[in-house]
Amino acid sequence: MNEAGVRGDAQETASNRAEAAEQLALAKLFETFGASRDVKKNAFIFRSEEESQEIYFVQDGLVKISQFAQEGQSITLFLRHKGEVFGAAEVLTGQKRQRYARCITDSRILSIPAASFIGLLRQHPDALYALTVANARRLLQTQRYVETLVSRPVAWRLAQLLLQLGVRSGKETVVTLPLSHEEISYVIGCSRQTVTETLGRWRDDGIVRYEKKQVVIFDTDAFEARL
Amino acid sequence: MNEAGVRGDAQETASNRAEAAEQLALAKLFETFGASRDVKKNAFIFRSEEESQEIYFVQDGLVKISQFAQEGQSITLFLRHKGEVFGAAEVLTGQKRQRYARCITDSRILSIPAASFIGLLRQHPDALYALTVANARRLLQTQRYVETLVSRPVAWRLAQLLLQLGVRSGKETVVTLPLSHEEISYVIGCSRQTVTETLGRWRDDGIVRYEKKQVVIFDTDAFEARL
DNA sequence: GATATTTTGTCGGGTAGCCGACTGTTTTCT
DNA sequence: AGAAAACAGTCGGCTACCCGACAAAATATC
Repeated sequence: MNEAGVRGDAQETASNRAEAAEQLALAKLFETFGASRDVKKNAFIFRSEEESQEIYFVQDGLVKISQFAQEGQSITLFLRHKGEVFGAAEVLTGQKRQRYARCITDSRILSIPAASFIGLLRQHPDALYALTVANARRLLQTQRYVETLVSRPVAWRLAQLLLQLGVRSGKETVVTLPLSHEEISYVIGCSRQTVTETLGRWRDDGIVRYEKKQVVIFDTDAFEARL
Repeated sequence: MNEAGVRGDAQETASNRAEAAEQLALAKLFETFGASRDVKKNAFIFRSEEESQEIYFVQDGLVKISQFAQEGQSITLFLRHKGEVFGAAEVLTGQKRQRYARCITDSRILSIPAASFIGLLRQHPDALYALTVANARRLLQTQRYVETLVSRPVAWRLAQLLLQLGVRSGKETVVTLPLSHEEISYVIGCSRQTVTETLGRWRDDGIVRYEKKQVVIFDTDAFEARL
């Protein structure tokens, strides 16, 4: 399983599976209603303030949902991997886009018109129920993320992100980062320099080795224990 | 309208009304299924780690939903006023309680057993839809709150809270705080001292006057403009 | 109405993380 | 392949905010 579970919303590995299952059921339905298209890296799927006319489903690739904050600063609320839905919240509430969605990598995106989406939910109470559960899960995740922002230091949040993104093999965990330090800083809520510096310190301390986009945690258990 | 909209989740005044309407529709249904009871100030309605066997509706009073963070520290995710539902997320996802709910003031709470709640949603697609929309709204609110935590200083967050809690009359805004400084610090994510000090500075600067639990913002427009 | 408990006010010291700046390295683009 | 852009590394100064600690005021308790 590749799309382990990167999300601004902290932990989750057990319930990822549950969410994936729920969304898979939805996906089947969506495919009959939507149109697929390829979207290039860095392209926007929707922008803040636009009308919310579609919802989306990641068929392949990686998408971030972010907000502009003060002065060009950005905050990434979560990442959406292959098999996940995004953009539904504003459609349901009938608001304009509050956030923007942008591709991290080249992606294949299925889009479903808002009317079809709502009609579909109205006609398939099971789909509606699945969506409600998925949203409840996301709400709890986001709330847990609030907790980490307030009470955990940057190093902890970064560690958590690496562990989620990484694939464990034996003692080691290998993380192939699709994100630059700057992107990471948006996800964990800090400055770019702090990401670079924290990673650098770990390397100097012999906890981690890395070059290019590949980070390897030497002793995963020890790493987790240190948190 | 008194229960304007205090929530850990930042702003919202326009869409509060919409949410209130949605929840009112739900409330009617709930009343036929649930049992009412009086709960004293500071009493817990549910605690972290408990099984999620009921959902709740605030008939009167004020309830906070919080999480324990590191070392006895607490974080209040949001406040629930008269007419609002809480505790549904964990019931929907079938998880244990992630957070705890505690009364800020003496309150009257309607509780609906999980099974009834889910059965009700299954039988009334309209109710399910209303809940989904309400949850989507809350998700967006919480995400906006994340943004403020990362990018706005404590003073801004405190100001925001006061404005939400307050009742405006002319230039002034009168805020009758049901919360101690410590409780406020949990809501806006900072230390108790910082709340006291910020409020004190505003008073010294002649922006605000207060005694006991009553805070008065002299010139609301100027106050908002300063943010 | 006296006592205990909670809340508020205030102070100083400590620090995590921000911010600007600049350099070198990678990646992208044509 | 070479130029331009994006990214990573590093440094020093700065400050918002935390954390104890303690006294005074307010509130709750009996």
